[in-house]
Amino acid sequence: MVCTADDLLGWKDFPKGLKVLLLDRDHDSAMKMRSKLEGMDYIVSTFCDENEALSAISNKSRGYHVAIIEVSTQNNGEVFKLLETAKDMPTIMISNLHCLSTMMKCIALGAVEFLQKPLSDDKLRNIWQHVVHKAFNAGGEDVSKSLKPVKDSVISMLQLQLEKGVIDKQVCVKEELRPEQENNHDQLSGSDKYPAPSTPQLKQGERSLDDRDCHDQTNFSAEPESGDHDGECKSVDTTAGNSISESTTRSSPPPVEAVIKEEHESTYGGRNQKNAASSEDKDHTSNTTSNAVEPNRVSSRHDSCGTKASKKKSKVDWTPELHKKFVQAVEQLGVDQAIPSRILELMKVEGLTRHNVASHLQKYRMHRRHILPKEDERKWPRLGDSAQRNHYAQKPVMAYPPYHPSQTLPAGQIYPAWVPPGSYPNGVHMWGSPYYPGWQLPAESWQWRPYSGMHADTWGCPVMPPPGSCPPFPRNDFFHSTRENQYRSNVPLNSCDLNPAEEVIDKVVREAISKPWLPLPLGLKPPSTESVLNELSKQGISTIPSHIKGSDIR
DNA sequence: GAAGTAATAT
DNA sequence: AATATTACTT
Repeated sequence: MVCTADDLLGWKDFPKGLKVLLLDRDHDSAMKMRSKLEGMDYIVSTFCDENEALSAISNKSRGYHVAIIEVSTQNNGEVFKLLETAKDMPTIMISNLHCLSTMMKCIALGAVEFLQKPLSDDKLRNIWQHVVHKAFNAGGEDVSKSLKPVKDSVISMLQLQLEKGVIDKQVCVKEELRPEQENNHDQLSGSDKYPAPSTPQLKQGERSLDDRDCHDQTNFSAEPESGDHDGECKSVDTTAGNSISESTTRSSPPPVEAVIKEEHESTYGGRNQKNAASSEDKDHTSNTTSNAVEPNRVSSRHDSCGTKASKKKSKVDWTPELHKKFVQAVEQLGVDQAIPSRILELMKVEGLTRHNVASHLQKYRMHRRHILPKEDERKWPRLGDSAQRNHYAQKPVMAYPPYHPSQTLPAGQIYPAWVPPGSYPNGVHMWGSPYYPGWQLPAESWQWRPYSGMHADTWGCPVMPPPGSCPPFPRNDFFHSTRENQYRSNVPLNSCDLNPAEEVIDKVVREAISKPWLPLPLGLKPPSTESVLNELSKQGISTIPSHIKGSDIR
């Protein structure tokens, strides 16, 4: 044990005095490195023979902090052995080889880095980083004895800074030294749980801090009724707080404010360590500084960073409420009449521009277009594919029933609970899974009637019962090929068939069959031409007049 | 110029 | 990933 507590106290210039074991068969390069390292105040023990180095390492009394080991074709066997012995110690491999498998093996055996010779001064100077890294990330308590003092000294350094109030950017070191919890690196070396820093890039003491993360939420507030709805450069409402309190006292439905937030760059903290072997020029210094603080809705509108920073483009946060308004407007207008400007009017949301709406509408439509055809495929599975049908029968798609006035739910209950994007663990979010699309539920479904005032488009917009509940209706495969057989024989499609709604279905289907000229009730799809032809041919009708053939069969 | 769409940028 | 922007067309 080399480093005592006393040593620690004297360890002022941290990297200074770190003990380096250097193994290089090439005597010249060994000497060069040695002198360089010594010029950097490292204490260097040089070896040209693996066995000597091995015994030096095994002899713990020497207490090396870091090793630099040269690998060549001649010595790699011994080197691997060395690596295993020196697991506790951060070991930097250097080599003239460009052999990927060797690199891989070294890294796998716990080497922190594999660098090509000759090493630059920077790389040499920064080898201490591996020591610190290892000291902090050795995976718990098994910090080797020689590294423990390093850890302690770093901790004390940091504490010192905190106490002195020297909380400047350098203190971020502490943050960055803390292992990120999500970072589960399956490095083969059991002890090296976290990626080692790469020496090259980091100059000592230099941390680039991303100061740009001043993400103030700007609440736009503009008169939607006044003149230009498109105002790209809306004036920023600095009285958002007031208007909120006002709005609560106002009697008429006040225009809602759109939460518009400023875009802040996302810095990727993710690291890939796949190419650890070729770590030569890896950048591990990527600043993970701008950990996006959760958006603060509550109008922190002052431009803390820059006067006209608010001029920056802002994004509309399509909160569930806002989206609901949007959907309501769309439904109210009718899908085919829903154009951005009208939607905008109906929404009465301050700060929202037509462009915002248009963009959202575009997405909305795309969503419908992409999702619904898939629904259709499910709805109209191929004949004889009963397994598939049963599968889908478990996930019925049915209109929100307009048939039970007593059951009319407030809109808030119709919508499945919405959790902000990102809150869903599995990535499901507002736009919904095909089965529980948050916004396929018409906001004003109570206005819908089965036969009148219904937009054709609504056919394609099936609605989901709240998750977990038994759907009011079985899947509507009624028109599918043998629909009548199914219907007559009353074969239950799923466990929810014994539903009080059954007689309603009964009625609806009967009407749909008997009055084919009427629009189909919500949730019922017209049969595909194919299935109709199929059914007809089953009934012995194989010749279809061409004028029918060509036209849409309803 | 509004609207729709697709591609692309942020 | 969500939203904005842009370019193009209708």
